[in-house]
Amino acid sequence: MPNHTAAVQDYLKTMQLLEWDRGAPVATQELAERLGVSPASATNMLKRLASLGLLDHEPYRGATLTPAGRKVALEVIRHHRLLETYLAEALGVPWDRVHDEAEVLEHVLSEDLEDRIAALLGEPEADPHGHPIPSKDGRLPRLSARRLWDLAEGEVVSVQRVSDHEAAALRFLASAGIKPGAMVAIVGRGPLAGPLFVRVEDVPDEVHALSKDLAEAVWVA
Amino acid sequence: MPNHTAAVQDYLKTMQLLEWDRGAPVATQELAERLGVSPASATNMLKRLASLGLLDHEPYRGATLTPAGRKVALEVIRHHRLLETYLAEALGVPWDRVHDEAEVLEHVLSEDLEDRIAALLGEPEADPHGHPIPSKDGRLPRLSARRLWDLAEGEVVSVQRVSDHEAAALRFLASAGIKPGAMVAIVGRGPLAGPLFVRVEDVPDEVHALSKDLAEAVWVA
DNA sequence: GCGGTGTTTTAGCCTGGGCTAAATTACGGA
DNA sequence: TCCGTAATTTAGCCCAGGCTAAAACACCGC
Repeated sequence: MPNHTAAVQDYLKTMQLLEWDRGAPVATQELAERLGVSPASATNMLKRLASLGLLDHEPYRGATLTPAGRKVALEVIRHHRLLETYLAEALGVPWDRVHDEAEVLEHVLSEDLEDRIAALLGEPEADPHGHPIPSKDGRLPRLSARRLWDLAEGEVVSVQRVSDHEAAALRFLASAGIKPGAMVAIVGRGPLAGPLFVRVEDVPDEVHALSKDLAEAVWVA
Repeated sequence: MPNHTAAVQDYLKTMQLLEWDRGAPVATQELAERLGVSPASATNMLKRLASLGLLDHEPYRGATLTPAGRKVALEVIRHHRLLETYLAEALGVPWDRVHDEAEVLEHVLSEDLEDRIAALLGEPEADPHGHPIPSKDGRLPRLSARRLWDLAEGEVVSVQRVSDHEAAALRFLASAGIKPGAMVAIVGRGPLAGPLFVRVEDVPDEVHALSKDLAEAVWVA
């Protein structure tokens, strides 16, 4: 049952992340894009994973994780987020670099090391970007469903989490003080997909303009 | 130049270890055995590595690392031994298990993490089994060439290092107190390949009988 | 110098996981 | 209802790295 290759783990993990933010079923192209792989390769793997009972693949209409597949995905995500937290806390790896390191380590972390790391960190419930860490039995806290981008002018909210697969974006957000726990106020927005203007409470004299991409990568409570 | 696969790294690392304790050139079979791979597979890989300039392969007579190959091998060995040390010190992983964990982590340790770990440990010169850790520029301390097995009755020596790829052996040695730094006296030996009888200084009232295999896995200064 | 034995290499095959190019299907608009 | 476009799948290919069975070689003893 275990013993999945790194590629299999990556596909399942990405399936779960996409189901969370685009909803199921997941389109082949979306998946391929996220994984940096051609759509044909993704189809190929989807067929393999379906035949292993890890997901259901309705040809031409997308795929959905089965409970077995979701279990594997959550284990990988747990590894990833524990590692991010550990690297930041224990080794001082900066915010914008923990993701890439964790990306490779997640596939080789043994059960024993996982437990040691989790214990050492005090069984943390969120990684440095605010993403919840699944528990060993695969449960995880309810997530807020609002993006910073979707707020109206005048709202004041607390940052819950920020997307982590764009190091450059993370660096900018960090420099602006936009990180989990920070309070942010919407002070205005440009036309259509124009920038969103926000003020961070700790630095009240600066206003930051966020592109749509950036404002969609920040989730609030 | 970098970007070698895990398999390539394993072959080069094993080549270096064999050159150290059997001498060069390394026989195909020896290599295959250590890697748990068929001799045909080893030949195959030797040809690839030779064509990459990482080793010289004299068909039917064995292989020898080139400077380029040795460089890679030493980097992998540095990763391995740093990781063993880190796992033992920072995460409390027991002596007999650090090797297997390091075996997979060594291939995915980034330069940045390597540096952080080394700094955190104070640039250690030996891993928990007493094996020297190559420096970043690939130099490493002179090794003693005497095995416990080769000593005469009556000699008293200090343990320098113990071989680490047999968890069961490590557990026994640990329980007997035979670890780097310990002083050991040879109190007698059985006939031929019969057992070697030793006393550990810290525990003067116990005499341990070591098989040839075991006594060859312990190196002394 | 001639075999026999054990080691090494060759030949041919397999799996995982990529790729491109071509065929297929879904679906929105006229 | 039909058609064009975009998404998806199929077909066929490649590379890394394993394997087994068969051939080639080295070397030792006679």
